[in-house]
Amino acid sequence: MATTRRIGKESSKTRALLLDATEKLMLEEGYAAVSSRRVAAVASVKPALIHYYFPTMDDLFVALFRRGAEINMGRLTRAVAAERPLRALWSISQEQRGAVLLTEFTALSRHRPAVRAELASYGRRFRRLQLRTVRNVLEANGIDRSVVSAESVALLLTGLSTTVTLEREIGLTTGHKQALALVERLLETYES
Amino acid sequence: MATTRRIGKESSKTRALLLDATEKLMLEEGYAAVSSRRVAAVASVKPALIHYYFPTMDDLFVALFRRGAEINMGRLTRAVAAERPLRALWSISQEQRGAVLLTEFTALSRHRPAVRAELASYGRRFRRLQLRTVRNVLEANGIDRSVVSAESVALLLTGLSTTVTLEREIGLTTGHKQALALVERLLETYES
DNA sequence: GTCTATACTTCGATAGAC
DNA sequence: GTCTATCGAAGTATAGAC
Repeated sequence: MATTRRIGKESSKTRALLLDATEKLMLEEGYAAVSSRRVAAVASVKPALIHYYFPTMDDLFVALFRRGAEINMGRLTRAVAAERPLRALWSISQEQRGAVLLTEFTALSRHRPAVRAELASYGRRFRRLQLRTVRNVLEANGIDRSVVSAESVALLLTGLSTTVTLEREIGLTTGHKQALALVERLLETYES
Repeated sequence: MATTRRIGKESSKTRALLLDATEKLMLEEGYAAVSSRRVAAVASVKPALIHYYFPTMDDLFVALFRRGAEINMGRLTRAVAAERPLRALWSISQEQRGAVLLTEFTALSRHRPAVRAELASYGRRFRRLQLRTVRNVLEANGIDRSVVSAESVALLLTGLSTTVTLEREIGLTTGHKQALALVERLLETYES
């Protein structure tokens, strides 16, 4: 029989606090700054407590990603149910915070298979929602998919928003104004 | 007077070998796998030698990035001088290896200012070259920049290629075929 | 130019007291 | 649920022999 180590409940308030601390570290210093000791320091608890809630660091990262993914999918689902779904999606994807976190997790996933699996799963869910939204807009405007497919539009939008946010993060903004204006114009035209 | 520690020459064969080892580690396991001990192990030397050539880990990362940036700018410059410049640029930006490395350095740059500076500098140089190339194609086809700006095209292309390569890396390929086909079609039309 | 040896720090993780 | 105490591994970096 395997050793039955105690693990903190998912509903715990402290657990949420530890996830907050981890997120803060990732945002401000990157995933490499996340260690049980540093998370403990930020959350004002002792390092051992991290391992009580998250036996391994993998567990911590996966839990943080899941929490964010659920929150985001919720926001997205509500957003596409509102007035201008595509614009809402675009607006959310423009948020610096989310884009930065996503890059951190992408990099992290390269040496943490558990994270990679979560990332792929979330990616698929997001893409499905995004495709449905784009398709609706194209159909409403009578745009034939042989001219431009919903898939192309979806990937172009995702690509542009991540590129713009990441470049902005390092102080590189050449051409951003023009590209963002283009999307703005298209949104105005096809989803006014 | 500051301590004068010895540093290996830039022309050294061993130095190049250490950079190769570092690159290999970054590609296969991500930047977090890069430590003086692991680089030494991959290169079959002792850890202390890493610090002989690269006093700090920052020096190592910056040197690796610079070497890659120079090689890439050289390739790009030659590419746009050839027959179908835009297609050549697109083809290079599709390379998995380069895209993955670039993401690693982007993530790294979040807690290594020295890397961030290099990244921004390379980004500016790349964008300039890319913009010049796109402008030429648009002009050759008599496309007015008020319809679609070179800046927008450049950012859309960059965004799409990085998104497609990164998603592919985690096994997510929904819509890729369609989006890549679109670019293919446009390239065929405007730069045959 | 490359090594041995070593100092010091930080890491993940566990046992067990409270 | 949170802590103290502690292990062993791995990190960066340096001094100095060869």
